[in-house]
Amino acid sequence: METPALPTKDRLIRAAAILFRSHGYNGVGVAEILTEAKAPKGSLYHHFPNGKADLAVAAARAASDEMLRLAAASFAEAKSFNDGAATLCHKLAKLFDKTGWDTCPIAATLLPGPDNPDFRAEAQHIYDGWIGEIHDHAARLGLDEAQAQAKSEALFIAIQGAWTLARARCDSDVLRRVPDSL
Amino acid sequence: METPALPTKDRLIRAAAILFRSHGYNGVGVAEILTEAKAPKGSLYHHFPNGKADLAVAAARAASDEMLRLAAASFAEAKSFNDGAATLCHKLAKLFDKTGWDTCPIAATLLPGPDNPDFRAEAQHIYDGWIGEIHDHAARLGLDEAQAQAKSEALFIAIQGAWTLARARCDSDVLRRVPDSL
DNA sequence: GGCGCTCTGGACCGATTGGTCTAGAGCCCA
DNA sequence: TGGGCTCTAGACCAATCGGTCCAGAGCGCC
Repeated sequence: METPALPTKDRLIRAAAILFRSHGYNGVGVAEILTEAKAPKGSLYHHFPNGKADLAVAAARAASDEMLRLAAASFAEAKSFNDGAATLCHKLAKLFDKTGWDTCPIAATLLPGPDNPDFRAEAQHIYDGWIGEIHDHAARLGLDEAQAQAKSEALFIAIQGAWTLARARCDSDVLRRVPDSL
Repeated sequence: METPALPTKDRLIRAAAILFRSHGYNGVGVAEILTEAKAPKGSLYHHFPNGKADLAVAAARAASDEMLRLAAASFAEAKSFNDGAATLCHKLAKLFDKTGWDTCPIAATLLPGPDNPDFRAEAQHIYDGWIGEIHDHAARLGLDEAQAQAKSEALFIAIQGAWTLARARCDSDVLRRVPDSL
């Protein structure tokens, strides 16, 4: 049913991203990923010599790209920062409902993983990329530098926190209400 | 070195709470917990018939109690809601630095675990307990009902989100700056 | 045709997983 | 002293873990 024509490497990344997002890095076995991606073990270790760890980083990057696209789309036609932020929160809430109440893909994939410092560095880099993206939109929409920095970080934090609470509650309402608290 | 006189059951809960908090439910094996707690397997399954899952719930509850005490202590002498919130954030930042940059113990212990609905329900119950605790302080400090509800949830969300970002950055600064964004 | 390459398929590995089971240590109370 | 508890101790289990390895399928190119 799923992506029959996608190349093996992409199928692996996609399957890994979905599974890691909902069960966490340690909650998913390579066998499960291979079954979902309909790929044999040899392919995994051909495309990702370091195995599961490499795959997790690739999956996190793919998830990050998707998130950046979502943010860009939300702010593209926004008249103000708050306007863009509201759109982003609603898009996220929809995604949250559709995917079955998963957590932030980065937090699930990279932070509970091995104490590998590369994982933490990658997670930090991705998060700062998100904040940077929002920051640029804020600046473009008229906020001064200090405001843009504070608002972009605050928005990220609110989304991240609301995501966790929404997951525990299995309810995206809290995500939708994020814009209200500015 | 660690808690030589504590009863076995408490040693197990304490060890589990620490390990789950930093590596997540799936990132810790029962063997590791037993080593840390200096207890044999028989004791674990005597005190917690359902094994790892029971232990995780107990560890999460213990962590929650500690958090509630922290919140109570922060708001006890507070002159205003914002005053209490600031104290709480600083206490959390200190704890965060001391424990080696772990995540929210509940999120780490219960949310990435098995799809067990009990886990989610327990996590939701604990989170709502935290928000309720903060809400009561807010009401006591003069906020009207709507304000108390909005502020307590917003504070929880900000702390939760900042916690995640702080972990990725290995830096508690963002946690300390939470009160600034009200 | 035949070489050389990328990629697939899966058997196989030792280590570790969570969990079961039983023997008995230690203690309380009659 | 001895029966009856609670709790400890760890051997043992099947299942699964992440990872290695190699045979060969398939294809492009000379």
